[in-house]
Amino acid sequence: MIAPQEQLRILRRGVEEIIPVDELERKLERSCATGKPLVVKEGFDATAPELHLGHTITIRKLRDFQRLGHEVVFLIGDFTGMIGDPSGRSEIRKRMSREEVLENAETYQTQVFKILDPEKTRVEFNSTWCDPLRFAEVLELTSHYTVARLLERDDFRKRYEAQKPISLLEFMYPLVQGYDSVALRADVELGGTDQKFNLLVARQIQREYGQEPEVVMTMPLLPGTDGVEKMSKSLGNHIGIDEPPQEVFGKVMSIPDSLLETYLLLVTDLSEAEVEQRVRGVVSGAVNPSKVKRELGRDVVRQYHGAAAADEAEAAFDRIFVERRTPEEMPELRVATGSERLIDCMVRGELAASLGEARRLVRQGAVQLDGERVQDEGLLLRGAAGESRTLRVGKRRFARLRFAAGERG
RNA sequence: GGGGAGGUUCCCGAGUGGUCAAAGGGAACAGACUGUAAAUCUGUCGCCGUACGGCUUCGGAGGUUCGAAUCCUCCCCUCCCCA
Repeated sequence: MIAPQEQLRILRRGVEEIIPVDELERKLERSCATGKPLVVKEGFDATAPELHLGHTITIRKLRDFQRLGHEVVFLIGDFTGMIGDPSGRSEIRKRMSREEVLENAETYQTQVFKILDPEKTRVEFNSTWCDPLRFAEVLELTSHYTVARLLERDDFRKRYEAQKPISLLEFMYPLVQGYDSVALRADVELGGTDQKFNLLVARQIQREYGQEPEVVMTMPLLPGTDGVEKMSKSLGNHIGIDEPPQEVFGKVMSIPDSLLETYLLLVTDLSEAEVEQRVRGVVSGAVNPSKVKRELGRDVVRQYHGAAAADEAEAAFDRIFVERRTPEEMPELRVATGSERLIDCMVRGELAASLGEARRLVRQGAVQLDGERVQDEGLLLRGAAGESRTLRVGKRRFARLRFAAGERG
């Protein structure tokens, strides 16, 4: 096993906070001495089965632990998912059936195992120990924490002050999470900085149950493609690791230049020195930011889709955005040889959400047919059977129109 | 149990009888520019219609009115204060 100090050096990279560091050191030393790996846990909601780059940050850190020989527990919060959470007006956490939860868990794992080693990962479901709890035991759990302390949590406090609803169930979440740590006898728990409070509750709960508290490690939140909000699917600023390579590459290219350093540090394996070197190049003006961003894009695609896909994605990007040519592959849309309005066709091919939008796009000069800008909103498409034309809407949407006798769709 | 505030278009948030499809911001989309789907600037941003226009929308259901997001009734939901 690697020396504790060396382990610590690796584990610190990209981490926001380790609470407390000296406890982690002690745990690492003990683990080295006894040969007993640390139990490192992170919990995941079984609700959103699509993993994005934001999720990968902590998972990558789990992988670091795993590579150092520690025991990683990938905990799926199926229990909480099955209860659901009616709070707020959003229905983000809707009640899920056992089947849905299991299905989500399955999708989760295939994605997670692109980062973690499936052989070495222990997958757990918190329903295993939450289901059998008796009401008296639940009440006992609640007796170990106070409302005032729960209200200290930033997000609870803000909502409370803004007179927004907080359900009791939500109040219970930190306790359940803490109980998970008790059940697993966790040594370390990972989470985003937004989880800090919950993680600290877990320490308290473990103490109450007579266990040594876990060490809390928080990772920075990854800003989404908008550069402002944290990455999340519901905000639509996410980069999913299962998205098509070209999409991933393009989305990476669309992050603000100012985010380069954060991304390099959090989603690639470059050493801190290598990251710094690139950032210095950009800041001094010696290196074009787009060059570094390309490198980042390729790196990300390679991690989840392989090197070949990365090359292809970059080539496709150049073709469309730099050379402004059409992609090699595009969806085909059949058009009747008689005549069909272009705007109808755009809606049918999902290149525009409504006829109104299609019109608008034409008016804005966003629509091209075979490279020629379309001026006429009411344009009728005509062509002989077998003929095809290239339709471009905006920079990114393409379709090949193929004329077919008496057919459409 | 009593008193008060509130639920608005994807999000935040203005709007208290017609000039409201509804201010402003964000997101999104488009155009210009560019080194990128960065930044910046400009424009668009309910649905249908080439257009005059029509239709649907402001928690839900009814009602008043020539006319309601705005007034009334009931209901659902949230928050605050008091008990």
